[in-house]
Amino acid sequence: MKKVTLKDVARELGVTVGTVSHALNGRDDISDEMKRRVFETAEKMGYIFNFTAAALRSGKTKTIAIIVPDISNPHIAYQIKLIEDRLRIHGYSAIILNTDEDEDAERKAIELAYGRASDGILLCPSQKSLESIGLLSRLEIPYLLIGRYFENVDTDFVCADDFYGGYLAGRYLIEEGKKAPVYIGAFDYIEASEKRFLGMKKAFSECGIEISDCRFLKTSPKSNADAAEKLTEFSEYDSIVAFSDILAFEIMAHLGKSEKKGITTVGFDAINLHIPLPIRYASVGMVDGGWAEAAADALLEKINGSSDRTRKLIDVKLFKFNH
Amino acid sequence: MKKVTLKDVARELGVTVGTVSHALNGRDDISDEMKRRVFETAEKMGYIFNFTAAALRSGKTKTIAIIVPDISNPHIAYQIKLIEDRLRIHGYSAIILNTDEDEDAERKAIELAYGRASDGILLCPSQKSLESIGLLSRLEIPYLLIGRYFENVDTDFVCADDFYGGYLAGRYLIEEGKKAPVYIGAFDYIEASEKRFLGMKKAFSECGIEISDCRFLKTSPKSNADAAEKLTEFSEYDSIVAFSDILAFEIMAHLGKSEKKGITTVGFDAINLHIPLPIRYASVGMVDGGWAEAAADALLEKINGSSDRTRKLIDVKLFKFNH
DNA sequence: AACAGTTACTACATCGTTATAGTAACATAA
DNA sequence: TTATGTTACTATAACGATGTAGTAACTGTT
Repeated sequence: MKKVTLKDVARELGVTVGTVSHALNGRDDISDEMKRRVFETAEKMGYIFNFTAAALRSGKTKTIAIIVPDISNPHIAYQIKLIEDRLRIHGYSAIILNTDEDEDAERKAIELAYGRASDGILLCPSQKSLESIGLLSRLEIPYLLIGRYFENVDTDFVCADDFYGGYLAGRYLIEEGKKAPVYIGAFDYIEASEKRFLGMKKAFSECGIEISDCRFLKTSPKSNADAAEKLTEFSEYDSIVAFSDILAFEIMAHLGKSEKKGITTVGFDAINLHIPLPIRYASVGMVDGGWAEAAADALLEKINGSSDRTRKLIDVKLFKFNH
Repeated sequence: MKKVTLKDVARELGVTVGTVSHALNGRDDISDEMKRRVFETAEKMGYIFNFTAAALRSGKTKTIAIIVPDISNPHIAYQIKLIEDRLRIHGYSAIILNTDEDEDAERKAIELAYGRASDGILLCPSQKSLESIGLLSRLEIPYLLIGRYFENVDTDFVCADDFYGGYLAGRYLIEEGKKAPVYIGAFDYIEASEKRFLGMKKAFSECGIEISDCRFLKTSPKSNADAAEKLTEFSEYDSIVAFSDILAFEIMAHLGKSEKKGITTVGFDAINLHIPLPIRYASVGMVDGGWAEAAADALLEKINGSSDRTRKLIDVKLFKFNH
């Protein structure tokens, strides 16, 4: 079937393309009768709007790009879903681009999003890459960081309150009577990871327990399980704080039977997988759907011309399982 | 910063836009020297390729659309990631569109993908909607169904071997000495669900045990947990086969402490979440990364003009946890 | 009757590429 | 020497929408 364009519809009706375009866009210098006929004929002929052409001409796409390091992370996938739902309400749709934590892929994703004329970008930055943010500012496209941010970089973001989250994790362990936690973070430098550790440290410090920095373990670039190896060589610990639920699960799975009794594990994200966990487990997660809605709303406001700063920390709480 | 276009680069170099375009596209009627100068100048001036314009003109986008019912399902999310990896190798990127199992959203997604001139579509159809397939055929855009298909509809697909998967689940339960399984499928009619049930039925039938259709339970549209409710009223069962891992987990979580001892549960998808499962659990999943690569390859072949039929069932096997 | 105002269109340049046809300059061959 | 290729470009018409300026046909006012 040949592609049906405005031109075809116009010819069929004996009017100009402009009239058809204006009618479909609901402009008020077109009579109701003509609008009715245009809609009817377009529908009948199987006309499908060509975004590409419209975007080229108008520079607007009603589409935003969501760039994430790992779409297969359930926490991220769920947030994306919520963002999409929110965007849909405002007549926008989303394209999702996966970077695999690769800086080069991230740059390409940004250029793709820009070249495809998405109206704005939500970027969950991979690791410590600041270059992307520089690129985004230079391109002068509305954007917002989601999920991760950089304390010392003047850029807008919506993110979980990592420091307070770490603090909550610490408070919880203290309530459980723990005195010797080990923190396991990602192999690369991630500010969120540092902040969570510092928050936890503060909670213990308030109770007179100083946590040494040597209790901050890192996974290896190769495998998260490697951190579990280090842990087994680490005799003095009664609790584990892991950077994410996924990491916590991997660590627990790896420790398996050799796990010492009485170890309490806390993770982050509070991913809801309805999974029957075998042990007592706690996770620090965001309240009310996390940053998804706030991110969508803030970006749409930027797109519509707002120049307000958005540097928002989403409140977190501790979720307990099997308690 | 003003948008840098081919025209700007051309003016800077004192050549025509055509020359710049051809140089960047590596056409061989441009001298190596000119190519070098073009690349250098484009880079220096911060030129970013405008997909929108190129797509409008050429009708090709080097982009394919992946339309899925639920991106927050880990199994789907993981397959998407694998597809993307595969596409990247061939210079394609993906846009992902979520339909929330809604037929209307699915139609819109298809029109968006078509109007945006994606070169092809991978559709994981939501429930029983055949309309979408009709639309796709009419649009004459290369496409492939992924993950779900319809026995009686002449359309290409790449999908898990559901019948054999169900058979494997049945064989496993028989080996475990089970005689009274209950199957739990999705509330709506899904052929994959029926096939899995039939496969299981056959395995038992081969051992002289006929499974009545009343052992095919369905979740309610509202909640998966409702199926668990029905289950508690169902006294005669020694094993559960659930349509998916997620469903199995929800059922198990809901049954919780009230769970009868000795119940064996089998699910589908074999999602790998590195989660320390509390019980013996088995899941039927695809081998070697599932349908992701096959789907990407088959679609790219179609895009490049192949008219081969692709109706491929991916081999499945049983994965055992805590055995 | 002449003028302004409104209504409902038409006409057309434009967005940034790509693709095709055209051409000038130079080399090669009979 | 003239025809024939080859090389490396130029020139220009698309692609399918949008948006602005222009206009013909009315209506209403004085």
